[in-house]
Amino acid sequence: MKIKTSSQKLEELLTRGVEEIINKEHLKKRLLTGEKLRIKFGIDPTAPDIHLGHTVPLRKLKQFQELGHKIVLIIGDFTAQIGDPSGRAEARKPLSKKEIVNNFKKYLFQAGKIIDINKTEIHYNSEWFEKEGTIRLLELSRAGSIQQILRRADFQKRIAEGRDISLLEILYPLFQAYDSVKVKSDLEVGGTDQKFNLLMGRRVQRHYQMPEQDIMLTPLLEGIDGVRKMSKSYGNYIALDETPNIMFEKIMRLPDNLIIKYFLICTDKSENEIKKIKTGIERNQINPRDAKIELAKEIVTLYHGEKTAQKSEKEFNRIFKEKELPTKIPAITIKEKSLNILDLLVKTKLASSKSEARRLIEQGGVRINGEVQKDWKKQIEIKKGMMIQVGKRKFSSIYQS
RNA sequence: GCGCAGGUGGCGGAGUGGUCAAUCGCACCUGACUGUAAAUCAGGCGCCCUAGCGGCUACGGGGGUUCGAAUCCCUCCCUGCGCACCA
Repeated sequence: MKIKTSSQKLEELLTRGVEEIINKEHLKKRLLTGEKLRIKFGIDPTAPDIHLGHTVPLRKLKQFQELGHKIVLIIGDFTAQIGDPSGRAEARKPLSKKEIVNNFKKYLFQAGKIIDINKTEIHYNSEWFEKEGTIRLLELSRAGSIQQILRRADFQKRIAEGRDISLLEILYPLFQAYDSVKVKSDLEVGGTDQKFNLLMGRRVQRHYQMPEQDIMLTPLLEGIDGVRKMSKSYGNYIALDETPNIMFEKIMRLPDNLIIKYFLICTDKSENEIKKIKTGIERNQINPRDAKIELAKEIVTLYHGEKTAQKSEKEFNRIFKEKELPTKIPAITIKEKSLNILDLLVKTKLASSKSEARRLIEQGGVRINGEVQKDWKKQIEIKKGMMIQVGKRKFSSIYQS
């Protein structure tokens, strides 16, 4: 069956949320021939939690899948034991088979919100690496040269700093690239940080006398700090399995200048509409806050549904605009009839230690039933339904005393 | 194996015998401002209490010197660099 792609759709497919394509003209032609392409995407089995940054290439895959192309997911269980040198982690602990399978389950569950897993081809790369012998390794090693591999920016940096590069790390790009040979990849999708690895796929395919895959690089998404790329280790991420309200709130905390980028690569809003929002903000006709509300609604809708998104919006306005109490407040049971305010804050987990509780009070960050508390020596009578608030977003109520 | 340089708070990075719970920057928290943010400003950022020029725990692990150690000594562990053929 031939796959038809309209020229308009093609254009968006190849530009929106895309940083670079090699070789773009070639890919374009192939897409127009109507062939069903095999599109490779590698997954790191050590990090099963998906955040919005990970959704960028996944969403791209989805678009291809909807057109009828074949997505081939590769779980790099074998290569994970080596550790990708493009990460900052130095050495990685090898994961057990069980951990990898579990991680992958988790991954699929989340990725399933974006792509259709049933239509996806899945491989562990240990499938082939465990079988193939040392001879294969020697043969593969010939596909790359030291110079070629050392050109990598992060290797260059390490050389300049006089730090070690292990032989294993040198081999990593080759191993990873060999997957492209095994699955006969036509196109590989990945973040721009993977450029070198994906290019290596082309080289290794050539080595094995195969047509070279095209590669599509997706942009890296800045996290909620607005500066560094979204990453779990920076703590600036928005996870897919985040509760809708938290997700909404985190999106609202994005710096304004990221609104358009997020619209473009994290939502399905049409490019025309996004353009309108952009000019609206530039001409001060649209309050960035409202644009961001719109953005938050779009994204929350994608992962939690429209109704939930509307609820989250209401909740957000309630807390931050009207400065009212949230509808749902974690309730806790306290046995004591009266407690020192510091103990109360620790018991309700609103402060991690009494010292912290004291500081919060001294700085005017603690309210009980809406009243700012200034005295940290105060004895509080515990009453049912009592509302305790720390800062803008931490609440607790007394369920029973 | 030999030699050298290091291991300090979430991170980066000062401090080389007392006034160090440890300068500073980042991150983070609270308050003000606001349009949710950002920026800016103010404050905070080990724990405990009878709240004080208070106590306790902390500067890779262990031991020691000293009235007193992050700072000196010993030992162990770890990291990086150099040497290990000729120079």
